[in-house]
Amino acid sequence: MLRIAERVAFRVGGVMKSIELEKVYNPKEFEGKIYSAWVDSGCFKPVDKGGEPFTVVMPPPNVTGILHMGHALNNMLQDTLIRYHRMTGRPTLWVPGTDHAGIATQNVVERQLAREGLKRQDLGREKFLERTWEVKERHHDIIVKQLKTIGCSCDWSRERFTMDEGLSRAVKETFVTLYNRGLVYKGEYLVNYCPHCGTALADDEVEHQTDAGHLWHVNYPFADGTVFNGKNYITVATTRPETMFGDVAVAVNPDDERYKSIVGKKLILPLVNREIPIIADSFVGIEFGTGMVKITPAHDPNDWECGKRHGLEAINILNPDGTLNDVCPTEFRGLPAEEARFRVADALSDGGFLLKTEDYTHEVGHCYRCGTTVEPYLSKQWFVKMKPLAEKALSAWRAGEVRFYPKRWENTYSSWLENIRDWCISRQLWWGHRIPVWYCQKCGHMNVSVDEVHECESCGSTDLKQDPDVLDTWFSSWLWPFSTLGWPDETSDMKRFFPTSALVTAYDIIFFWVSRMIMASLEFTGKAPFRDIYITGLVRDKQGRKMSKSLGNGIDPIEVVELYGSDAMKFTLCYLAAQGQDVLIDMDSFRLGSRFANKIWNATRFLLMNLEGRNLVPVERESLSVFDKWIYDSLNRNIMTVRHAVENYKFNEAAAAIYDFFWNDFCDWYVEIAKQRLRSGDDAECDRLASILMDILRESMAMMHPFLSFVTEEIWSRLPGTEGFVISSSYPVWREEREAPAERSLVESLQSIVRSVRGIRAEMGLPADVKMRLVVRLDRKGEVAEFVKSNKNLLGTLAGSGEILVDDEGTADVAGAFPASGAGYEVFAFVRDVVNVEKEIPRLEKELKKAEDDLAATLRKLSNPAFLSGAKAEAVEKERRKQAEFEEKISKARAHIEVLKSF
RNA sequence: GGCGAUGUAGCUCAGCGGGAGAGCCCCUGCCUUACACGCAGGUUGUCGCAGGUUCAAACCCUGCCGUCGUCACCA
Repeated sequence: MLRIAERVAFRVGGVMKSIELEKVYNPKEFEGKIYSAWVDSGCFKPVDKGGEPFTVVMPPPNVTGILHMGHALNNMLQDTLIRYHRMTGRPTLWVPGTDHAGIATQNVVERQLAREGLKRQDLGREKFLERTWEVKERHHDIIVKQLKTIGCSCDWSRERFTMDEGLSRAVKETFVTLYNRGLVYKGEYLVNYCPHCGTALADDEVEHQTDAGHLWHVNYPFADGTVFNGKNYITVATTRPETMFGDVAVAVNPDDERYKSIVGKKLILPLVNREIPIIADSFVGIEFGTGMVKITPAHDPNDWECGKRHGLEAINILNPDGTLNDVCPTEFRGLPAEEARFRVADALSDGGFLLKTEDYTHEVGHCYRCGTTVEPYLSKQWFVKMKPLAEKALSAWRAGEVRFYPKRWENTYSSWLENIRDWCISRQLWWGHRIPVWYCQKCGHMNVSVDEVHECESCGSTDLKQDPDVLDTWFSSWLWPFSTLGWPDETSDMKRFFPTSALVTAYDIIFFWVSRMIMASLEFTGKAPFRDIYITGLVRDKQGRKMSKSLGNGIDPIEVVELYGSDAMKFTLCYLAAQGQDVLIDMDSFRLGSRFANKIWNATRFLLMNLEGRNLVPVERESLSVFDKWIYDSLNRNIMTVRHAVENYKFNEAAAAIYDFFWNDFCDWYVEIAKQRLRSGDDAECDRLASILMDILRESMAMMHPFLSFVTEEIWSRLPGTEGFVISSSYPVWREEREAPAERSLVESLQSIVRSVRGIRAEMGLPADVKMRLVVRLDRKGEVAEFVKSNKNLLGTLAGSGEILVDDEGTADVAGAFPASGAGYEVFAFVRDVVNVEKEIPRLEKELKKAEDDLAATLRKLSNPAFLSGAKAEAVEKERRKQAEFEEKISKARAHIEVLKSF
C-alpha cells in the first residue's frame, strides 16, 4: 500500500509512469496491513457529517469458542451494510462485543475440570469464576482477532461484553425495575430442569427430540376391593413408571361414559401402598391409551396444572441431580431416573402389577446445551411476566416499527409472542449476573436492589444473604442494543445512535433474542431497538447439512481467508446469500470470489501498465465516444442496481451486478476495445482514454468496496488521483447525464455482430491466424450502419477477421460465403474451404425451428381478439415487433440453409 | 397435529404475470502485448404433478406428491 504522500506525487507530477502491480493477486500481502491502517486512522468510528445515523450492533458471539462460518456470514453481511452506508455519508456506527453465554461457557469450564477429575464444587465459586474469566479472555481474544481477520469495520473503541460493569448495571437496573413494576416475581413452579447442568431452563432452552421409549401398562388395584369390568384394578399407561412414587391421583375425562361410575373411588399405589383417588379432569383424552392417566404433579406439566385444579399435593421424588430421593422406597433411592425406570418396571412386574410393555416413540425434552433429558422439576425460581411485554412488542410490529427481511419471519415472531408464557430467568449456575436480591436471615424479607444491600430494609438486620442464583444469559442479551450504548445513562451515544438501524442475525434466535430485545427496548426506552431485521440463512454444507463438529463438515473461516483471502470469502458469501435462503458451500465455493478478486487485480495491473507516458486529463462529457458513453451508462446502471439491492438487503443481487459489470462489460468489452484504441498512436486520444479508464476504475473500486474491501483499498492506494482511503470515500451515485440508451443500442448491435462472427470462427474451427473476409449486410441504413462502418478495424480485431465490407445497400456479392444473422444484420464470411456443412446445416435448422416456434406463439397471441383487446398496448406492440423479428430470422435462416446446401 | 419454506439445466441457485437465466460442471478451440484464477465459442430444461384464474402463468389461486424447517403437554 502506498502512502498518501507518494500518491499525491503521482498526481502532480504531470506525465505518468507505469505503476507496477505484483504479478500475482496475493491478498495475504496487504489485507493485514490495510486493516491496521484503517484502525490507525480511525475510519471505523462514526463521522458526523450531519445525516441520519446508521447503526448496527453486532450480535455478540459467545465466548464459548471461536467463530464459525455462520458468524462469518453474519458479520460479513453486516460489514457490507456498514461500509455501504458509511460511504453514503451517514454517521455510521457498528458496535462489536461478546456474550458471556452463561450455561454454555460454564459447561466448557466444567468439561475442562472433568478432564482433571474435578467438579466446580471442588474449586468453590470464586476460584471457578476466576477460571471461567480466563476462558472468556482466551476465547474473546481469538474472536476479536478473527473478526479483524475477516475485515469487520466495527468501532473497537466501543466494544462491549455482557458482563462489563456498565452492562451489569443495566441488568440489575432492569431486574429491579421489572420487580417494582410487578413483572418479575419469584414462585414455586414446575420448571424444566437439566440434571447435568444442575439448573432450571427456560421453555425455549428445551429441545424436543423423538426418542425411543416404552409405554408401560400398570395395574392400580382398588382400595376397597371394587370390581370394575370384572377386574379389581384399573390400568394406566405411563412412559415413566419411576414417577409413580409421586402419583397423587388417577384421572379420567369427566365425559368418559366408561368411567363415570368409578370417579371418587380410591386406588392403592403399588409398591408403596399409598391410597390415591380417581378424579375427573377434562384434559384427559378419552381416545388415548386406556383413557386413564396417573397424576404426578411434581413431574409433569399437565399433571401440575391438573393437580392445582384439584388441590392435590405435589410430591417431589427427585434430588437436584436427577436421582430418586428419600420419598421413594429404599431400594430405588439414589438411582438416576433412567435406571430407576427399569428397576421400578421390574418390581411392578414381580408384584404382578405390570400388564404389558410396548415400544413407544415420543417427543422428549433435552437440554439445548448438553443434550441431557430435561426433567420437569418443582422448585422456587424467578420469572418474568411476559404477557404485558409481549403486547407492546406485538403492537410495535403491527405499527410497522420493526420490519423483517424476509417478511415471512414475522409469522414466527408474532405467533411466539401471541402464545408466550412466563420466562424462567433464574439459573442455578455460577457464571453470570448474580440475582440482585438479598434475603434477610432474621426476618426473611427480600431486599431487591441495584446496589449491594448491607442492612435489611425491613428489620435493619445486617445478616443478609444474596440469592445464590444467576440470571439467564438472555436476560443481559435482551438489553444489548441499548446497554451497549450506555443505557441506563443518557449518554450521547444513546441520543445519537439509538434506536439502531438494522439487526442482522440468524433465524434460530428469533425467539431467544430478537423478540426479547424488542420487548425490553419498548419497556425501557419506549422505542423499538432497530427498524430492519435481516434474517440470514444458515450456512450448510453442499449436502444441505448443518455444519457441525460431530459431522466434521465445518469450514473454518480463517482457513478460507488463508487460502483465498477475506475479500474472496465476503464476495462469495454475498453472492450466495439470497434473501431467506440457506447458504450451501464447501471450500471450493470460495473460488468464485477468489477468481473475481484476481480478475480485478489483473485488470488493474494491465491498466496501470498502460499509464506509461500518459498525461491524465479531466474527463469531459462532450468528448466521450460512443463506447465511453456506453461504459459510463453501464456503470451508472449498476450503481443504481447495487444501491437498490443493498438498501433492500439483497446482497446476492448486488454482488451479481458488480460481477457482471466489472467482468463482462468492463473487462471483456470496454478494456478489450480500449486496447485497440490505445494503439492508435494519437497522444491526445490516448491521454483521454487512459483518463477515462482510470476514472471508471476508480469509481468501480468505490462501488465494489463494501463487497471486496481489501483489494479495492489496495488498488485505490495505487491509483492516480485518489485521496485518502476508499473506505472513507463517497459511494458513487447514479447520474442522469450518464444515461445513454442510444449509445447502448449501438454498442449492443456491434457486440451482436462480433459474436456472430466469432461463432462462425469457432464453428469452423478456424485457426487464429486465418483472417476471414467479411461482408456485413445491414438491413437498414442509418446510425448503426455508420457506426459499424466507422468501427471496421475494431470489428476486425474483436472478431478476428480481415477485410470487411459493410453493405447497407444489399448489393454486395455474397455468393459462396458462409452466413450468420441477428437482429437487423447478416454477416457473410468467406470461408468456403473450411465449412463443415454436415455440422452446420442441423445447427441452422435448429435455429429455424426455434424461430418458427416463437413465431407461432406470437401469432397465436396476435390472432386472439381477446389478447388484442385485453392486453396492455405495450404488450401488443411488443408482440408485433417480435413477429417481425421472428419472420426476419426465419427468412434468413431458410436462405442460409439453402446457401449451405449449395456448397 | 399447527404453521412456514422449498421443488427451475448434471450441481448450487437467481428470476416471480408477457421472448427460460447465472455461477460451477461438461465439450471444442486458443498461452491473442492484464489475468490459463484466463479468452472465445458451444451443449444441456414437459420451470414437481393436476386443476383453476387470466387475453397471457415458471410466476397468482386450489389440491396432491417430495424435501426441509419450526412450534406443540397428549400419559
